[in-house]
Amino acid sequence: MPELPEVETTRRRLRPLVLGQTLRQVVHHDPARYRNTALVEGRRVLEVDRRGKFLLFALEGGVELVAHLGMTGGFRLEPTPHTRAALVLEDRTLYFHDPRRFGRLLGVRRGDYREIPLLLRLGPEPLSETFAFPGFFRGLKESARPLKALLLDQRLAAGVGNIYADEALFRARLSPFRPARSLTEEEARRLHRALREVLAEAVELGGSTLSDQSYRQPDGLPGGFQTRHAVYGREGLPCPACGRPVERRVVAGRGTHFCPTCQGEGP
DNA sequence: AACGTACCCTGCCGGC
DNA sequence: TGCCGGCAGGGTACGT
Repeated sequence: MPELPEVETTRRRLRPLVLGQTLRQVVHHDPARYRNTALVEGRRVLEVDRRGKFLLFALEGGVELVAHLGMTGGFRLEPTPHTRAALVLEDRTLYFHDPRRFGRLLGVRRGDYREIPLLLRLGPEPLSETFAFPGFFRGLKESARPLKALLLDQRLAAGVGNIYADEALFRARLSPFRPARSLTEEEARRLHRALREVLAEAVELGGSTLSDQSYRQPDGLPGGFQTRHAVYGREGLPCPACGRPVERRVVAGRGTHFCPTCQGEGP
């Protein structure tokens, strides 16, 4: 599923292809999912940004196209059987592929995110300097929730989803069930570092393409980080550190993969 | 505040 | 072989 590394990879690939071009038209037949898109038509693309899992196309005239890829959304350079919308530019068209239709597009005036409350309450970008340890540690200390739930919440760090939460917890050797406030400063530092490392490595490798193939880079190439997964999607397979089987349990309503030996048992 | 549950949606999987 | 129920999970909404 598209999380920070997949959205960032998409941003990096799309940016040189769309910068300076006029977005002639946003074609779709689903005004409930793709809202207010007429606002951004006929304007040149000035920048492609990212906040958490949101992709932000800044256009001239002070408007912005906000895209969230949901679980299976992605921009492609060629149409697919699951193309749900198309961004028609001058020398190319971007196809919004989204089999399960959880993705959204929304035209807004620049920075006016009142219709996207999640975007307004996003925490710091984990790969930027704004992701400072003191604030992260304070956030952990304020919550009794399981670490997994807190990592998915987007307020402690923006853009972490199910894959990278599990991978970061494994790398930090912390149980997903641990109450956040029970972490020592040393443990919190491990988690802070693990998040940054896992996300940065995944961005370098173009994100994770799972066996369902739902995420692909815009040119159709798969990402490369899936082969580095230590626990995610590896239930029953040997932990790369100790060799004992990886377990899967539901935490915070999400499938959660961990090594009971290396990270500690559940509650 | 935070948890549980239902919902959105479709492809895929296992069971029969 | 083929049908079918259940599941996965980004997020939101609602009840407790």
